[in-house]
Amino acid sequence: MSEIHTLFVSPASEGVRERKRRETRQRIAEVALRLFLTQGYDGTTLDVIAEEAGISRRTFFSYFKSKDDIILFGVEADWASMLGDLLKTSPDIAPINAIRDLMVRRIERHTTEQMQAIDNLMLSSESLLARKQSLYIKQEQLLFNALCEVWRQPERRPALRMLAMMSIGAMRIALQAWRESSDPNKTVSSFILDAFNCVRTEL
Amino acid sequence: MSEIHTLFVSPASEGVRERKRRETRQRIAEVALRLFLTQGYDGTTLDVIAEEAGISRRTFFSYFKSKDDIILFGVEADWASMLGDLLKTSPDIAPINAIRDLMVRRIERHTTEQMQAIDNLMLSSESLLARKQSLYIKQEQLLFNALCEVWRQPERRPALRMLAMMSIGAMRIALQAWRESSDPNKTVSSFILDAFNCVRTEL
DNA sequence: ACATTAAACTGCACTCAGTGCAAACATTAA
DNA sequence: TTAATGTTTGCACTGAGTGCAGTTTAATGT
Repeated sequence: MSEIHTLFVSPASEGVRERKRRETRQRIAEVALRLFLTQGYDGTTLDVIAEEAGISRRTFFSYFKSKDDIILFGVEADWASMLGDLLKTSPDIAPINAIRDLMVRRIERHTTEQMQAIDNLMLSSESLLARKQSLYIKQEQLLFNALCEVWRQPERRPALRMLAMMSIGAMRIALQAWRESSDPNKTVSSFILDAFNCVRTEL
Repeated sequence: MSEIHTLFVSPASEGVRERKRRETRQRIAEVALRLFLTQGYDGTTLDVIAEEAGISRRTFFSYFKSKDDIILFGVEADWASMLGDLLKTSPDIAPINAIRDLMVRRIERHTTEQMQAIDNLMLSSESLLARKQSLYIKQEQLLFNALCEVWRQPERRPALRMLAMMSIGAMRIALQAWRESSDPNKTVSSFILDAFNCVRTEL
């Protein structure tokens, strides 16, 4: 369930301060996600989250800078780990294929129930949806930076910029197509492959 | 200045009710934009906007459903008019070229001062930025629908879906490149053409 | 073991966006 | 003029987010 949110790995050695902080953060995220899924996003107030997590409402804001952040933080960390993998890629591979394969592998790390739950959550609130889409732009920028690290020729930069945009877009479209698909046997991965194939078709 | 916001055209015949409503809406938009540009977006409260527009704070919400909406409404209407032009396009033209040319023409209808002012405004507030990026997704969807109206073969739909995404993305990247460009002689249009050319390069 | 320092937690009072409701008001059509 | 309908308003409320000042708690030096 909250595998995607289990991102607060403990370093080799840490003091009580660090440990407590990490634990509290984790607890807030878990509690909040549970409440969001049962009571809905807008139906869950920060007061309740704070209470359930055993902290004061004011303290919440020293862990997350806003309510949206509770959810976005997890997605962001997950994305960062994918970019870490990208940096290990050989520059001999065509960048579009490298990204496509990484995305498929990333998607397959999560169960569909997880993804649908988070996805429905995003759809349930206007402001959360807006933030999520704002995050796409941020991911696109980070992806572009990572691409430039691997394929370093300056003359490729404009193409890499567009590639970053198309990759995020393809992922977005694939997820949407999968969500709206009536066929439960089709995997998310297959939708991603379809989307990437479209890039090469005649426009 | 507010050319982009002058979207409340009066129909041939209208009663007092319609006219007043249109005028009030227009007045709110003008007043708000002026205040945003001088005091900043976050620095302008709805109380002040309402006061300056000569209405009560409560009434504001019967004209715009949120503070963001004041700005987004104008952009949305502008986009809708571009889609209207797209529907008149011949299906013999390659869709990617049709969109590219329409976008260039659309951009050239606005002065760069206008665009930069609105752009900076968007950048100045977190939530406004998020909504703007949310709007991109909406525009993409509307563009896709319009494309399907013109190029009706069902087998082209997946490609058109990707094309809609790439077009909005190209526009976004072009505007960003232009904003960050040090060369004041380069036009927005030239950045758009560059972006569209990248679609055909080897990825 | 004790005192010092710095980080983290808390309550309180505040601002601002946004909503529901019911009363007052204006426009339209009969 | 009257009845129906649409618009404006004030009021009281919720909920997110912030600034501040005081307290608690962990880390560090002696």
